[in-house]
Amino acid sequence: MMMMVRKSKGLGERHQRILDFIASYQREHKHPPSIREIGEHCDISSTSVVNYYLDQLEKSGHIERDRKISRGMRLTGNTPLGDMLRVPLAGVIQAGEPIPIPSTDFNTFTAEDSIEVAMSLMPTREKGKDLFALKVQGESMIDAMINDGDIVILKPAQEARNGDMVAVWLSDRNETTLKYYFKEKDGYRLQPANPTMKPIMLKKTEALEIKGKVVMVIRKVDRYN
Amino acid sequence: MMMMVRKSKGLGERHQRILDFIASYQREHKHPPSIREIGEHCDISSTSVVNYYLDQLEKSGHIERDRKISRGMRLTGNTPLGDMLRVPLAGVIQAGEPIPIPSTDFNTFTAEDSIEVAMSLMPTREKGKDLFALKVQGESMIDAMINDGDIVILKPAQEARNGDMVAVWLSDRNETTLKYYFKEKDGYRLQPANPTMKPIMLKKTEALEIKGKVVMVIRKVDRYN
DNA sequence: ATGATAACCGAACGCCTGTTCTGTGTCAAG
DNA sequence: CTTGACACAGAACAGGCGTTCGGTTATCAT
Repeated sequence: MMMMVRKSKGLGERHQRILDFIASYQREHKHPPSIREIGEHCDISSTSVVNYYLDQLEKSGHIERDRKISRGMRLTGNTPLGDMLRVPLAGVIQAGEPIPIPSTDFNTFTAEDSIEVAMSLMPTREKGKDLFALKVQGESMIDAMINDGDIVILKPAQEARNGDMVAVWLSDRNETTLKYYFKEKDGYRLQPANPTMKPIMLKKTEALEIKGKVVMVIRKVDRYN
Repeated sequence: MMMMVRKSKGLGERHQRILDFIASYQREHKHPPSIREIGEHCDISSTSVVNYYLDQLEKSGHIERDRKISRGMRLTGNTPLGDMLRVPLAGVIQAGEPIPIPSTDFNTFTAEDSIEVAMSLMPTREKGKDLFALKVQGESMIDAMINDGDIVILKPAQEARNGDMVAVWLSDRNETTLKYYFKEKDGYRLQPANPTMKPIMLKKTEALEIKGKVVMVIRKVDRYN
């Protein structure tokens, strides 16, 4: 029998061990452990002692318990981490090529073909569906302050509102570009994100294909090579 | 009694209803429902019918079941979502001000003072600890292709290796800048991420305070205003 | 119409599971 | 030393829970 431990206050070693086990078990099984499982893994031979510790952990706010039901417990965090979204990575976006838009039944969600994004980073409007990501290839999107290797997350769209940042294909110019869109009297103004650069002015007769709205840009900074 | 449904193949309406209920319940309680709870909510009066459906959902790959244990089931996705990290948002970074570095016991993890990032977006080296985020203020970091409002995630550092992107405070110039760092024969070269812009060359005698390494940049694209 | 099969039912059962209770051991304070 | 509080144990129990079985009902193909 383990020597009894006396702690005046706070989280003891055994409390922490139990929390760690619950977290680990939950991650693996997607459901909580039973009290007997906790006991077995934390060297506690009696279910009433496990219960005793769980009561304390509940009181201190580390867990919540649904009483009298099997496995009725969950970890709390100071703030619970929110949801995450998997966004399909549909290809590359580069200046001189049309924008690859995934078909509506595009459904590749393997780890290599998608990226994970915290839902909390998304603008409120765009929490939902249909988002896709493109990897920037080339250094020709400097006007958008977007660099080679950046990931651009887009929402498919054929229309935009003034002030939306859009991904457009200008077939007359054989150019893909990412700019803020404004409809004007005689045509369209595409405003770069880079404030030192000039907008593109298009007449109404010029081809302009909006392919999507830009929702987010992510840059993983790697070592310069 | 509900009319019996005969479907030759695939997911039926009741299958979908059960999946939806499991997902919803799991989100709320952080543990799966029991078979009786599924029955109650999906208008199935017999536990054996719930079991029958769960068997089918398991066979089709939508759920996994741990047999003979209470609430032993979990939804599968094509790929399970990974872990998320909460990074404290320690203030703003702007060109003419020193870089605010959080103290080592900086521990503010409320939702307003932190951002959530998918672990899978992190470079392998930086999975761990000590990361902090700063919000860019001002339009003076164009050479880094970083815009007003962007979030920069940094790892505290006083030294860097060649090719690291660093956040430095140049006290002689009263300037904060983000650039690739290279140690050279007579001093240091700070190379902008923007390839069209020229590096800063510093002599060894000039003040250069490395405050952190840049790990990631996130831009939430909002409407132009 | 008939037979095969899938969908659905309830009852029963055994095991899993949480809870309660009583007791012992340890520690700290008076 | 006594006392009260805390930590720990095991037994017992009731109820939660999954599984099995035998049966009925509805659908579908021939």
